[in-house]
Amino acid sequence: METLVAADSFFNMDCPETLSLEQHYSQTFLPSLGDVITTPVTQVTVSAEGIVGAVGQSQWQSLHTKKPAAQLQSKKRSRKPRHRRAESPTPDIIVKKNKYNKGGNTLYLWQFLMELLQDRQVCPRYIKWTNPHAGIFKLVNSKAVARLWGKHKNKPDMNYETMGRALRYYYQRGILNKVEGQRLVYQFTSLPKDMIYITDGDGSKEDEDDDDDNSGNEEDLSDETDDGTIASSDQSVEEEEDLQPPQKKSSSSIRALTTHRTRAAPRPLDQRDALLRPTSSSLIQEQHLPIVSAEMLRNLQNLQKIQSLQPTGHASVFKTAQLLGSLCERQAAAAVVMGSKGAQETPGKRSQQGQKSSQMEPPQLLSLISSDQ
DNA sequence: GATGGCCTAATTAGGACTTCCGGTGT
DNA sequence: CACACCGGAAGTCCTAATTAGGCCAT
Repeated sequence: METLVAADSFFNMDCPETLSLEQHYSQTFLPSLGDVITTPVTQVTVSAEGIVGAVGQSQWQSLHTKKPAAQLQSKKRSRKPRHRRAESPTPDIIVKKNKYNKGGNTLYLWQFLMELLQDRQVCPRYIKWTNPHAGIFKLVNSKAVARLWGKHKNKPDMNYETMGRALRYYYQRGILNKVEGQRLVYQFTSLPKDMIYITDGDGSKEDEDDDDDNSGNEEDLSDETDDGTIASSDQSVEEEEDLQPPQKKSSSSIRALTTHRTRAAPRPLDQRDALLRPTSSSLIQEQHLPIVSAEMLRNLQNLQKIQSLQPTGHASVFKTAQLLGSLCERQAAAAVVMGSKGAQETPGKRSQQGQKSSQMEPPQLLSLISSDQ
């Protein structure tokens, strides 16, 4: 009532000092226009904790230690001491364990770039490593990368100018460095040790400094796309969102560096994609857990309840239940096999299979999910 | 009626950009 | 001239933490 009365009196008064009054009332009684109109939209997403998250310091290697992460001193508003919100999980920060991507769909720009660098559809087409050992990469098609980023952030006006500003903020935070004298070339200060490197060519060339072949690459891009324009990058955006199996690029090869994870034989593409997309497009989030809550998830982990579910009515829940049931069974079977082989596990670790699925190691869980599709 | 626990919506603080800009270098 | 690049400043968006208030049981 106070607000209404104040608003009413404000809008009806004929005061020569309207400005000061407006300021006064806007600060004391009147909500802002945005407050009135804006309807809070709550998106409930269920993420399997730990699947994405377990990125501890040990899984990162620093590529560049000359600059400590500058502390971004903030800000004017201070009221009372509160717990600080978790910052972007930069590789140098220790306390970031299990904070990776906390909060659902948040994907930071540097994470986005890392994903692109592990995505055959865009690497080396639009972004590529120029020196994977040093974490140096190049935005081969800066406009396309910016548009992909804008698409991800739902910012249709995103361009390289804007994205570049965000990249430059990473200098201060010690996440990125600029490679002097080379346009569109940046360097990650740290990389996850399980990074997968997609390089163009046969692998004999990627370590060379091929930054001068920009025009050549652009022409190659034009050859590979419909018309070599940004429109073709849009097509790529759609392809990426559809998560279709990546088109095989004959000139591409994937290899792990000797200093990083080694892999005897490359994983199947779909499985690798499951591992490489642990964030917003994570398979378990988008395809298997569309509407269930965490509480429901816990309940569903009881196999009796899972088996008693019927597909009618709640198809997606039923699907999730089936998935969880399958996971539990597979894990139980695996435990039996491991046990028979004298596995290294401590006794009783797998004693409660029905309640363990949520604690499964991320790669294991994801690979099971992937193969379950 | 007082109390405490639970739940939910609103508020607040702060991180991560986004937008704009003026400027420099290639 | 176009483009990449730089960094300041202000704004937006989103999320986590906190607070306030309602409901219910005891």
